[in-house]
Amino acid sequence: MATQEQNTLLVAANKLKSNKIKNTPQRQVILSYLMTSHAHPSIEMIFKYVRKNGFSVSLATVYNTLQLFVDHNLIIEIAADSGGHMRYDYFEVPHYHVICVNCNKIVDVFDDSYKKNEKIAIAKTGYQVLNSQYEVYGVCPECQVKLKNKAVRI
Amino acid sequence: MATQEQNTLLVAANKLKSNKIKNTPQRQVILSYLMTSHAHPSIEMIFKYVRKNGFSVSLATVYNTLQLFVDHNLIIEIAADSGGHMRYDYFEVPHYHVICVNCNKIVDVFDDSYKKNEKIAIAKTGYQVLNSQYEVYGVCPECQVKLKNKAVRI
DNA sequence: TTATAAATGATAATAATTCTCAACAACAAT
DNA sequence: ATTGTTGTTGAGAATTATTATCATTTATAA
Ligand SMILES: [Mn+2]
Ligand SMILES: [Mn+2]
Ligand SMILES: [Zn+2]
Ligand SMILES: [Zn+2]
Repeated sequence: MATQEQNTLLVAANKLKSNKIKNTPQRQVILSYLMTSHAHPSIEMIFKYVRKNGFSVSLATVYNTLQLFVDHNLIIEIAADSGGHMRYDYFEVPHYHVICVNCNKIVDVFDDSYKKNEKIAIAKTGYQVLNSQYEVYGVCPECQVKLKNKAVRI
Repeated sequence: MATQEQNTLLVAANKLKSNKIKNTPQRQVILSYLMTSHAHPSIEMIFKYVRKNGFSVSLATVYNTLQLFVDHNLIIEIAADSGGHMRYDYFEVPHYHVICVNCNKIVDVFDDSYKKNEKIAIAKTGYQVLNSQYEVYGVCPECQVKLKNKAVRI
């Protein structure tokens, strides 16, 4: 419904303001999409989403906006192995990603215990740590079935 | 010295054989480079290394070979954020990477405790897990000094 | 309001990656 | 060792992804 959409745009606008990022329609809608979607969308998906929702946008603006959000640590880039496309994800609550190497589906796991390794990294390297990411690669339950049912070579 | 180089090539050749990968000069030298280097090299670095060492090679072969090794879980791809280039690393002994967002230096941390999260991922998602990677982003000690000594805006 | 600095977007330019296919090489079977 | 089969290599073309350009528009603060 329309009020719901208005509300997510408002939430995004406030998030922009609190990060001292100039508010534009394109940034609002891209951020609200990333905040509410579970799709971990690619550049192309984001571009299409924005236009589908009645906003004007160019690919250049999508690239610029996502880089801006990454620089502000609002979102993360995920290298989803095969296909080679980057995927994007709002990253307020720490979590990690389980990625199907067959269909590229990305599933969230909300367990921040992997973050403990940051402390070890600091102790061992002297780096000033900004953030960290954990990715697990495997085969999703659906693809396990699909692959099992494939005929084998005789 | 020459015998040492011969030896690493031999080790690589045996690794290819045990993975049922057809042995070619290009594959041998690329794998031996990844096995011995700590540079986490990019495609371009690998391409130059192979030619510098007297082997003929094309970029297409470097791309093909690295993809083959990734598919066999011999090496991993690391998305080194800025610059956008993929980096490659022999991955027999589990470890993770601490990456400087300023100079792109990649440091190994040989601590496999991050691997424990694979079990949680399996339990929560039902994925059949093949491998996992952990990356920490931050500023290396050298860049911390460089950035501190920069004049600030008044 | 108005001024100013910044953002947008159409398009061009560049860079990265994949494709094509003829020549070549590995290796298993004889 | 020779041969045949199958898979690999590589030059260059084609494609795709990403960044740069810059005139126009817009957000925000004074
Ligand atoms: Mn996520
Ligand atoms: Mn490494
Ligand atoms: Zn799948
Ligand atoms: Zn550094």
